[in-house]
Amino acid sequence: MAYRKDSAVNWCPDCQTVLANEQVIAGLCERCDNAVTKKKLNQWYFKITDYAERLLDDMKALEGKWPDKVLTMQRNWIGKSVGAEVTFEIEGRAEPITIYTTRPDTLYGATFMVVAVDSELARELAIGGKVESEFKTYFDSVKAASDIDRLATDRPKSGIFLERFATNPVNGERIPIWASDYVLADYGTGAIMAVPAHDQRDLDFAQAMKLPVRTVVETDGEDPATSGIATAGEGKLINSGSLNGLSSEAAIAKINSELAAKKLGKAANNYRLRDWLISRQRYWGTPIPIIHCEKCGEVPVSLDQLPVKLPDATGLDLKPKGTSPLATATDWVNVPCPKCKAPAKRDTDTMDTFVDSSWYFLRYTSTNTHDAPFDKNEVETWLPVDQYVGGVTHAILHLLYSRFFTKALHDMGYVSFTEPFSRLLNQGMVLKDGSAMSKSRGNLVRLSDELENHGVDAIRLSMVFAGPPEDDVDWSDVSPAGSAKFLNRAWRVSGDVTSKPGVDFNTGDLALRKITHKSLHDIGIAVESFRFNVAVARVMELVNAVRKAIDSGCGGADPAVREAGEVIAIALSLVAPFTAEEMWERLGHKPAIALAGWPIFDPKLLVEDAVTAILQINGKIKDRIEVSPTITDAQLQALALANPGVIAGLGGATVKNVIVRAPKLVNIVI
RNA sequence: GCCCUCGUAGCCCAAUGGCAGAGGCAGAGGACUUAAAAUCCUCCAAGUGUCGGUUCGACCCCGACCGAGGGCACCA
Repeated sequence: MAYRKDSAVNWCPDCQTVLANEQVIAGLCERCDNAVTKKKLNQWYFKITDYAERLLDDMKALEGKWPDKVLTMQRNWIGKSVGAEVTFEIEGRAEPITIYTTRPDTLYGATFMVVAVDSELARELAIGGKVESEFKTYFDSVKAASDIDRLATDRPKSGIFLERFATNPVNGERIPIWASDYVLADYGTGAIMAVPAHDQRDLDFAQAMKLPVRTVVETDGEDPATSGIATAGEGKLINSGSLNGLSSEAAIAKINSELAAKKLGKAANNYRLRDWLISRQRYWGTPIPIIHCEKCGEVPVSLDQLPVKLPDATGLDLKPKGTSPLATATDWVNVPCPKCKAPAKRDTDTMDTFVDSSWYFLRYTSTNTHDAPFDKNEVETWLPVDQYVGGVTHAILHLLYSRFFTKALHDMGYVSFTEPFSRLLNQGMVLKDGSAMSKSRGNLVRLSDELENHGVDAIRLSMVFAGPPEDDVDWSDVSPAGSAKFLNRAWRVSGDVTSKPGVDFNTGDLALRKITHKSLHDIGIAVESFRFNVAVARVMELVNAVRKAIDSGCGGADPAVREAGEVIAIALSLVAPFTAEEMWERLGHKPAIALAGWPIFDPKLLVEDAVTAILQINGKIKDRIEVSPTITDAQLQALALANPGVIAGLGGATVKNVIVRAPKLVNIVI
C-alpha cells in the first residue's frame, strides 16, 4: 500500500515542498496559489490507484446521500476510461511498444505514432540516432515551459520526428514515430497511435506536421482531412479490412478479440487518478515510520515504538527551505537499524496532513485508547459517520482520501465498513463583498462588534434563517437586528404565560393547540431534512399565532398558550440556546432545556375541521368552498356541479371530464 | 469546448404536478408616547429568466435558448 519511487513530482517553490496531484489546482498550489513546478525526487506514495475501481463503484451507494456535485467531481477526478492496449513492432528494437487507445475500432486509421517527449521511451528511441541533438533541444524547451503553459489546450502542436518506424499490427503498415508534449508520459503507456481523422488532437498535429489523414469511420461529419475537424463520434467502419461495415461498437468488440487471439493486444481500462504522494518536506506532520539502513534497506519502525514522535523543535530551523527540517535533528535521525542494529537513519520527511484527516474520525471514537490508533469495538459502535458536514472544498481531497483509507483498512481487517460517511451535507460559505469568510481570509466583519450588538443567538439564528444551509449566503442578506427582534418577541411570550408548569394542555384552547401541533410536526420535518430556514419560519409563525392568542384570543392564562410557549422555547433551543434557556426558566422550569426532550405531536390535533376545496373549470379557479376533510370524491363532485359560480362558468357547456381530488380540488373540463 | 446546479415581489427565501406567499428584511400607514426608541396592529408588492412541449392542470416534468455560479479540460 505504501511504496517509494523516483518521479517528477509537483513542487511548490513558495511552500518549498512537494504536493499531491489533488493539491495542484489548474497548475497552482492549493495553499498559496503559486505556480507549481516539477522536480525529480524519491518520495513515498500510497497506492490509491489500486482502489480506483472501487472508489468509483461504491459511489453508486452514495447516490442521493451525498451531493451529486461531489460525486461528479470524484468521478471526474478518478477519470475512468475504457479502451484497449495494442502492441506495435518497432524497426530496430527488440521490444515492441504498447499503446493505449479508447478507440481500437480506428486502428486502421492510425497514420503515425506519438510518444511523450518526457518519457523514457522517447529518450531511448532518440538517443544514438541522427535526431539526438534535435530531440534534446526540443526536450529542454518543453521542460522549460510551465505547467500552466502546458495546460492551455489551444496551444499549437509541437514535436519532432524520431526517424523511427512502427508497424501497424492490423495492416502491416509502416508508420513514423514522433515525440511530442501533447502525449503525457504518466498516463496509459506514454505512447499513442495517432488517428487524425477521428481525434482532434491528432488531427491538429497531423496538419501541423503534414502527416496523412485517413478516414476509417463514416459519419455525417465533413471529411476531416479538408475540414480540419475530426469526426469523433460513432459510425460505420470503412477502409478497415475485416471491420468494414461494422458499427463502432461491434468493431471494438471484434478487434479486441482478434488482437487478444493474436496476443497483440487486449481490452484495458485507464484512470486519471494517480497514486497519492504523501512525503512532505515539513516539520509539522506525522513522521514517516521508516528507518533507512544501508544493509537492510527500508525497515519499518517496530510496533512497540509507534507512534514516532517529532523531535523537540527547539533549535531547529523550521522555515521551508526545500529539505526536511527533521534532517538537522541528528539525535533524532540517527538510530540503530531495528533489524541488524547497525547505525541507520530515520526517514526525515513527514506525511501530508491529509493523511491525518483521512482517519481522524476513527481516532475520535477511541480517545482513551493509548496502545493502538483506535479501538475496534468503539469504531464499530459509532461509525460509519451517519451525517457528515463539510465544505465542498474537500470534495476531492479529504473526502476521496478518507474513502480510500476506509477501504484499505477494511481490506486489512481493521474496520467492517467500506465507506466512512453515510450522508454528506456541503454547507455553503458566508460571503462579504464577493469574498468568502475563511480561515485564510478571516471573518471580514468584526465578529466581536456583531456579538456585542446583537448577541450570539441572533447572529446564529440570522445565519440559519438567511437561506438553505447548502447555499452560500451574502453577509448583507444576514440580518442580526431582525433576528434579535424576533428573539425578543419570542422571549416575551414566556413572560406572558401565567399558567403553572405541568398544567393539563388538553384543557387548552383547541384552535391554538392545533396550530402548535401542526407547527411541531412541520418543524420536525424541516429540521430532519436540513431545511433549517423553513424550521425557523415555522417557529416565527407559531410566535405570531400565540401573540395573537395572548393579546386578543384566549389570553395568557390558557394552558394552550403555555404549550405553545414551551414548544417555541424547545424549537428555538436548536439555534438560540441562550434565549431558549431563559425562556424555559421564565416558564417556571428548572434548567436545562436541553433535557426537556422533543415534544411529541398529537396526530388527532393535525386533523382540520374544514378545508378549502378549489373549484376549477379548465384549470381556472371559479370558486372556493369549505368542506369536511373526509368528503368523498363523489360528494365533492356533486357540490361542485351544484355550485352557482361553477354553473355560471359552465354556461350550459358540455362537461367532457371531471377530475376530483377530494377534499382539495375539482377540475371540470369542458 | 464538455458536464452539473440555480433563475419566484425592491432583497433573502417558501410552495407531495392542484389557491403562486409560509416566514423575514426593506417600505407605507396607524395605535401607544410630550416626543422618540421599543412594542403592537394594518397595508404594500411578483404570476415564477425566455420560447415551445407533455398534462384536465406546470414554479415543479421534457426540449431549446438567455443569464449566474461551479466542476472538468491535450488523460488518447
